[in-house]
Amino acid sequence: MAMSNTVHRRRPPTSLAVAVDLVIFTVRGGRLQVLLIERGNMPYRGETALPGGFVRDGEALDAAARRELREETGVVGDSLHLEQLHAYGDPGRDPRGRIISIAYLALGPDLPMPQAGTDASAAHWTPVSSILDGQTPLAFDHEKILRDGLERARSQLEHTTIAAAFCKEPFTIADLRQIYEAVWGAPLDPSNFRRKVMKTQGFVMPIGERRLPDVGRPAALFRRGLAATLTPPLTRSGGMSASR
Amino acid sequence: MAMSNTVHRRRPPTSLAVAVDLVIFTVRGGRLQVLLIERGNMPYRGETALPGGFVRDGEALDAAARRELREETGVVGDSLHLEQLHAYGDPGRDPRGRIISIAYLALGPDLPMPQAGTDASAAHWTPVSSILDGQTPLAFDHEKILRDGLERARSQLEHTTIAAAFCKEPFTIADLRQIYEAVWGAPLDPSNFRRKVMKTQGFVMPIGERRLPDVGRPAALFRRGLAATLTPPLTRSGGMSASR
DNA sequence: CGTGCTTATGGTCAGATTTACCTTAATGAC
DNA sequence: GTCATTAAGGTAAATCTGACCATAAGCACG
Repeated sequence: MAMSNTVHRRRPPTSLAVAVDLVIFTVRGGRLQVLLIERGNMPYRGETALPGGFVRDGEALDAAARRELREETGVVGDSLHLEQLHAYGDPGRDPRGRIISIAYLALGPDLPMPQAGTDASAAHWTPVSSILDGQTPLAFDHEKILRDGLERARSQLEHTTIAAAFCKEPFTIADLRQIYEAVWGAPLDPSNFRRKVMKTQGFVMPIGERRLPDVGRPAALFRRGLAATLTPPLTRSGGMSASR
Repeated sequence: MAMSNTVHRRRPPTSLAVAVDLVIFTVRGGRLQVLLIERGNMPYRGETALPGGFVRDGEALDAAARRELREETGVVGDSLHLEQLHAYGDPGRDPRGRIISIAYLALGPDLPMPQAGTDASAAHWTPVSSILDGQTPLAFDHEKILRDGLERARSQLEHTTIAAAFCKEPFTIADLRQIYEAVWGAPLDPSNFRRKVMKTQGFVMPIGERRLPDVGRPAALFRRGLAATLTPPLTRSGGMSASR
């Protein structure tokens, strides 16, 4: 960390803190939802925000994110996909002072959501669409963070197998397709989708059983495969969308 | 920023600082190179590291990155592509205390490199390969940061038009291809590469002139186009590689 | 039992794209 | 003028995609 030779100062001054904020997505009822909380403390008390909190002394960033995730959702360890999204550090983004927030993106299947031992008042799932169209304003710069997280998730679906992280195992091809449809916000052709998924080695692994639905033919069940990346990618822009 | 109800503390304690580190890539002589400095201060004094420095009071992260970029390379403003890469915050990554570093990735054409008014001792270009094979050890966790930056750059070449950011305007299709070859570390088929670039609307714009090379047929000259993303992507994995 | 409804799964076919080449063009060196 | 060299453009086979159609396998009726 080289410093400028103009000796302004050796350390940043005043109140400085590092926090993590979480964009936790899941798909329920065919819609993409995000976990939001009602803030119990100032500032923005009573308003809606992303879950998060300060990084503790001696705690790694990833560990802080995983801890907050556990505190907010009761989900332990590695059952959720968790990745760093972006760092937000504009001065003035938090009235308490200079707070640098490292945002994380978490993806998981429909969660039990025990509003576990946190004081974060009510945590609840909210459709992402209701934030995008301005019905649900968010505190701080959290709407920007959410939009960045959404764009990351949409992009990741094209190039990686994380869509399977949204699915409770075992799952059907239709379950997986509904993830894409919910996150991308557009219907896909079931037949073409299945072909691309099946042809990608290691995306899903058949377990040899079927699930009886309420109505319709039983569907084969799968588990997540070992592959992490999709080559070729599953493009949202060019085609693949359903016509019916 | 919800806090845990167990009232450990309202603010992180002890020495905490936020820094930016820069992974600045260019291509010279057909090889991918990164800008490194010899550290003039403790810790790791005299060792090789990525350029960077502390974020100042009231300074946005992007602004800090751009300032450091200017201080290290003398490059002003927007002539370089600059994007946030990742935040690194493991406790113990810096012996001075808890230092969170926001890494940025910068890409640019072969730079003038006036070792402008910085005390950062000698800044110099180093082939990325010499770090990857362990010939040039880096201070802190900078080798990890560099590897992450390299992977980001390689991936960005597939999906975006940033390869053009490596080229001094005007440039030829062959110039552009050499960027891909240097960053991906593999030769490409000139004919197929040209076809994909030309077919992607807004990747490059012909300026109607030609450049006379030392040897061979003159090549048409281009400027950067308006498009930012490549659809379809230019895949490194599947095909496109040269056979000769 | 048979008909109809629904969803899963698999197939088809025209068109686009990709890959691995080959051919021609334009220049300087000799 | 011939040769070496690089740019630029073309081509045929293989592959992939997009838009469908057809069949399969269950359930709910009557």
